[in-house]
Amino acid sequence: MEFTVALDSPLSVDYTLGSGQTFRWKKKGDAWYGVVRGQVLKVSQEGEALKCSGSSQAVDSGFVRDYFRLDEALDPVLESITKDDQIRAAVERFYGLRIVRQEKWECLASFLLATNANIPRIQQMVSSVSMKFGDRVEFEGGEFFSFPGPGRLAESKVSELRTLGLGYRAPFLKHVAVAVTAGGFDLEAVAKLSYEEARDSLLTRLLGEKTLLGVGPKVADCFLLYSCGMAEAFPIDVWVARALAGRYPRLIGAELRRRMARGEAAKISRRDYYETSAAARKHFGPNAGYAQIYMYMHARSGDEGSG
DNA sequence: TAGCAGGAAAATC
DNA sequence: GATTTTCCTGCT
Repeated sequence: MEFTVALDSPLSVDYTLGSGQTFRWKKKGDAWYGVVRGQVLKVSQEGEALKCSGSSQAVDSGFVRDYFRLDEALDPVLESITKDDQIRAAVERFYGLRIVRQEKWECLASFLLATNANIPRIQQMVSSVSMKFGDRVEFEGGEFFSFPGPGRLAESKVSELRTLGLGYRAPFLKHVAVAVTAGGFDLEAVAKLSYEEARDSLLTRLLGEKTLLGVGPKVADCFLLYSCGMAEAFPIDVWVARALAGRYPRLIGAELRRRMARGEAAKISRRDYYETSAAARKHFGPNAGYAQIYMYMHARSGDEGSG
């Protein structure tokens, strides 16, 4: 059943679903197909309206509005981060890009898999895991697969995960799946903490002898920003680091700035990461995460600029 | 705390 | 076709 969602706040589906915050959407013609909460969702944008359909009754306008956070006005958020001409250019160029409300477990697992990989590869890994362990969902005569719950992956064998091309990430995924399933690490509870408490919990809480393996500050920030609604989280990947180095040298720690100025690869130490992301949160404010994703898109789109 | 390995695929040369 | 890079983290 097809239905229409009228937009009362700006949204660009293309920018949003093409921004690298999710890994499960594909565009065919002018329609995007994705799997959200175990259901297939098809969306195509026609100006101020979204034409939608889904694989079950559960997919309705409330479902779509929730996923795209249409209950939150975008303009005030963008105004709040537009502190200078650099970010203004990115905001104008990708106006309508929103941060969606991802499922927590899928988001954490996806960004755990994202280390040392590019977007096509991440999409492939997430897709392989879904095809192997997720549930099959039919839609428009095609087959889709849900992202498997942590319980399903907790019962998997690391060797099985390795056959999916996950490499060294395989044991990390299994470890975190076990922690979330039976190890007492409650993602819903973490989402209710303050940003600092939540990040601290993700990075330092011991589960037996270890913390969550494969979850460092970058993965934690992505999880908190993209699935927990913590808009102040400011994940720093290589693209954002480069953009900051070129346009916001003041926000980068002196030593990192020196290394990057020498043209060395953007190897960000944990200390660099904390310093820089704290400075970025201070500069851009409580919606710094939006600044981050606009900056990321701008940098990846090849318009680096010289600042 | 700095340096390095890690697995594989995409970009780039 | 070979090399470098890739939305990083864990271990020593």
